[in-house]
Amino acid sequence: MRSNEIVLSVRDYDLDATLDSGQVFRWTRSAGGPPAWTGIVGRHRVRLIRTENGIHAETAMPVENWHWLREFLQSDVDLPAILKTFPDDEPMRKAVAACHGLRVLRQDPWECLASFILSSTKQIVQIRQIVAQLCDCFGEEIPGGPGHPDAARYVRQGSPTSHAFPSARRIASLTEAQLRSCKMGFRAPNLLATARLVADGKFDLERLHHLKYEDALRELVTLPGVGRKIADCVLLFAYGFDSAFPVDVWVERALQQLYFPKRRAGEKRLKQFAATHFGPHAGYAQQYLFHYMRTKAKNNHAKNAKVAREKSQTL
DNA sequence: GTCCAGGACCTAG
DNA sequence: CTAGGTCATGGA
Repeated sequence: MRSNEIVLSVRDYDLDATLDSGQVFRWTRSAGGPPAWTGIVGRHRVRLIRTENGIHAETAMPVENWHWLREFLQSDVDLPAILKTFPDDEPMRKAVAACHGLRVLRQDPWECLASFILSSTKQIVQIRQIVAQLCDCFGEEIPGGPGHPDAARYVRQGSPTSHAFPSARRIASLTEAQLRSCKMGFRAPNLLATARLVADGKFDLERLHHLKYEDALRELVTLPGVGRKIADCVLLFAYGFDSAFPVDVWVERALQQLYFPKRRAGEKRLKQFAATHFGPHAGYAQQYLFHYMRTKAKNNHAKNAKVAREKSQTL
């Protein structure tokens, strides 16, 4: 039965934490009104609202089968069972307590790969800007976007974009200058070269689904602009390899401060620790550490700003 | 103006 | 194996 809305029953699911934890870069929270998230999954434009017993989803165009959304949100995953596999230590307890309901999504491999090629040494806000420009300039218009009769409510909600993520074939057809116009800088040649390999069939993203983690990793890092960290992000966020443990500057800081507070642990030591300490769902643990560190830093900034304001008031 | 950002890659020690 | 420079761009 075709419908343009559905309620997915879920527990322990924090949409805010999940959609704003640096896994995905195209989701926006509506300003004012009930907290709603608008984004694009494949060629579906969808609005999500957390309700008491689940997630209410609404699309502009009627949908026959909602599997794509369950898959993306991983709404059938038993989160408590995963949390039980985390090491029972102080840092993980704090991270879990601070990020209740944080999930790991399951993204389209190409969109995830391309997005993270664009992510290197960029703040998340900037990654969002680059990806938005890339999609608005070169992505296909999605039915139900602004311009479509049913889209009025989405436009009113301030949804930002109406384009699908551009395919590898589309990006492969562009010039480096066109890509650089999206402000991606030195990442442009990497994205272009990788897009060409994928578009030409010289690199098969689908095949990775059938490989073991180590083999899929070895394949991914052969792509230009893809090193260990970005490969692990793609393996975790798009292929569901829960043992992938991406180490960026935030996670490295987390490991350093939380687990080796005394003396600086060598990079080799940290890698060894990360690979063995966090269990079969290490990728989830990593995402909790990452979001925990980021929200803690954000809170500190806000607190410091407040203290500064009060001080300047009293003087 | 300075520092830094979900790095990759190349070179030298 | 580790350290350092380079790449582009803009937020804080």
